[in-house]
Amino acid sequence: MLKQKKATIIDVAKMARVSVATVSRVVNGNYPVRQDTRDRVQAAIDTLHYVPNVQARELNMRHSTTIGVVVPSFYNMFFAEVIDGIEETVRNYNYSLLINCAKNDPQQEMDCVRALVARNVSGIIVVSPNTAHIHASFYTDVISHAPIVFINTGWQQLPNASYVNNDERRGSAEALQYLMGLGHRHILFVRGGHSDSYTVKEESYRHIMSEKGLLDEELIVNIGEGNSISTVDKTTETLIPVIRKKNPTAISCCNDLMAVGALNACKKLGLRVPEDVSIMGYDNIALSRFVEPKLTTVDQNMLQLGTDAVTVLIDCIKGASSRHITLQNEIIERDSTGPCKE
Amino acid sequence: MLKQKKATIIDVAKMARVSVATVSRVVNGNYPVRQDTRDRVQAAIDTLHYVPNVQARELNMRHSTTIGVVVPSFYNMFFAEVIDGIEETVRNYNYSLLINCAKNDPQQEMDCVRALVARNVSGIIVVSPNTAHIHASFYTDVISHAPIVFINTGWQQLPNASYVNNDERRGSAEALQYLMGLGHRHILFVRGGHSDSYTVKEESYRHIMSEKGLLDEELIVNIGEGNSISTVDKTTETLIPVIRKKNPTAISCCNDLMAVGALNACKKLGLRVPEDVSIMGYDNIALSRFVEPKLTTVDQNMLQLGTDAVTVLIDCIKGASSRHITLQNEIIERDSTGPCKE
DNA sequence: CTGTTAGCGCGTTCAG
DNA sequence: CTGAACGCGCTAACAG
Repeated sequence: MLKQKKATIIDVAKMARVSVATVSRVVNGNYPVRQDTRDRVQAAIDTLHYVPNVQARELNMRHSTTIGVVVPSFYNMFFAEVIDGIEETVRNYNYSLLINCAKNDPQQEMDCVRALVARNVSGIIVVSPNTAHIHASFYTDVISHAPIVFINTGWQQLPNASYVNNDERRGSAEALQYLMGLGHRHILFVRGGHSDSYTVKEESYRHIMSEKGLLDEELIVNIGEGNSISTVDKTTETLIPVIRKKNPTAISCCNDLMAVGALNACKKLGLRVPEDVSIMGYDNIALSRFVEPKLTTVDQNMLQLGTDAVTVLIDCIKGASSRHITLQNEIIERDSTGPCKE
Repeated sequence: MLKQKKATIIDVAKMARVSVATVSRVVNGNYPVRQDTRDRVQAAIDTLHYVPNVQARELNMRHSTTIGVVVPSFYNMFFAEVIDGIEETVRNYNYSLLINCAKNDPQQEMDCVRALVARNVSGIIVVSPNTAHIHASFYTDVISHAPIVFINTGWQQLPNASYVNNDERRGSAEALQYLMGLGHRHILFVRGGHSDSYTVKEESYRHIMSEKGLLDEELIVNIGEGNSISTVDKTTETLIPVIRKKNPTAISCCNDLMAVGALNACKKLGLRVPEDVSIMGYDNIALSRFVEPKLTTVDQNMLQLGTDAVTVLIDCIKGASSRHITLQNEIIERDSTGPCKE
């Protein structure tokens, strides 16, 4: 580690025989500088390998150029795809990206956000937050420090916060109606533990099913943590006895991980998909196309979720007021669903 | 956005009727402060919602407490799992995590690293770098600015750089020998485009196959980008004609994405796995357990890759000299491989 | 135990 | 077009 101490603007100024102000000007290109002095400065910069000190600049400018993101987990490709959209857009705006993982834990979610605030990020994006388990005052306080946009929240609407949501209430309703259109009546609903989005979907399911007098509490199953590395296997395990007992003709899942779990459960029980039971996912992550049969699912357009969130956030950073965007979800018909044979 | 301007250490000092130094001391808890003045300061901090300015602190301390990570893609869970290990460890050390995605592009990989250096990160981790397509002088220059650790590089050994690698040469050799032990001789080798690791594995394959007089150039197929969202489908497409023509009894793949692609190709061709053809993956990402049959694969212990990298990096940041860690890969026997019937 | 003060590296007035 | 000087918010001597 022959770590050469970094050249500062002063070193460059000395070598180029100009003032620091001039160096600053050529670095930022925001004021006129005569060509030959500019060349001299540039030469000094090159030979010194000068790199401006971001901390100093940001301290001076009273704002940072990094935005912070909190995701609940890395184990669902859903988040990977959202992050992908975020990362690309953030880079295009010349901001940097600070990432924290809340590990599906409300407490840690707050810690992550606090760390971001302490870092002086110029904006924050929280993906699938746990607002149900976090006191609203926490986020209203955060909002007074930095603009914030929530991706895929449930119902909560904090003043001055931005939201980029999928219309999951409608999307899940359409998914259910799609199954019903296929003739299914005995439909299992599979949800996970902590996340607003599961609750929204469950409400939607309850509403429709009870409207048709089809509601049966035993048809609603919570498989616990919905975004962990073991979600698929856990779902398989949990569902096997339920399927055996209730004999559903279709299974509607809150995300694709659970749907793959359901798929594997059916295989273990010797049930054919979609001949014996139809399975519906949600998200349309890559995995839904990798399994056999490929999953019918509801597309959440993850990439756009990410890019829209960043766009809105940067606008807010520049002074715009908060905004709400709602994307429509579209059913992607593939091979895991079919007509009810009963 | 009624963005209240943030309280500074001076505001707190005034309100608590003490000097800024005292405030600093209670914030950092590094020097004795009398209990009652400490309480007064804490009260002021609370009512003012004071949050220390990281830029100022870091400028003063002449170092940042963030580390930067560059990954080639988000579309292979391999990276998600490595990042997971990194994120958790980084947080435990009270550092923050800056993430950049190189999109499998050497040029962009360099841009990402440069951005990190400009941000003054205290250390850099590059996952699966493209050293084959990047001039060594680029990274040697970076190393003079910040300690760096490479995860899963191929052969290159830059002075003063740290490496956390899997012994992929040996792992892939063992995988091949495992297949041979099952009686297979006619083994397809599937690799991707740009990545040192594919090349290492190909060398290993060539070495063993030619040793036994089994080498056939047509048995080596490059499916292009190996970590993109379309890797699975691309592999399926590419492999179908090859399998039809060469009739391999086993397929050894450079990663699990490709293995799933191979699996789907076999299904489309009406070949049973593992009865008609055995398939071997590499990585042991979650996906390998989601598909049916579950993939036999080689575990790369992604989580440990991440945690080890951070541990080494933080040591280097604290002044230790560079280190090389090599993890052994273990074959995970599952259901996609079986004895050769021919 | 506590206060005073000198920078950290940079952008930005304000004079020339 | 260029330079001198100030201050961003904080930590670390140093002096009490």
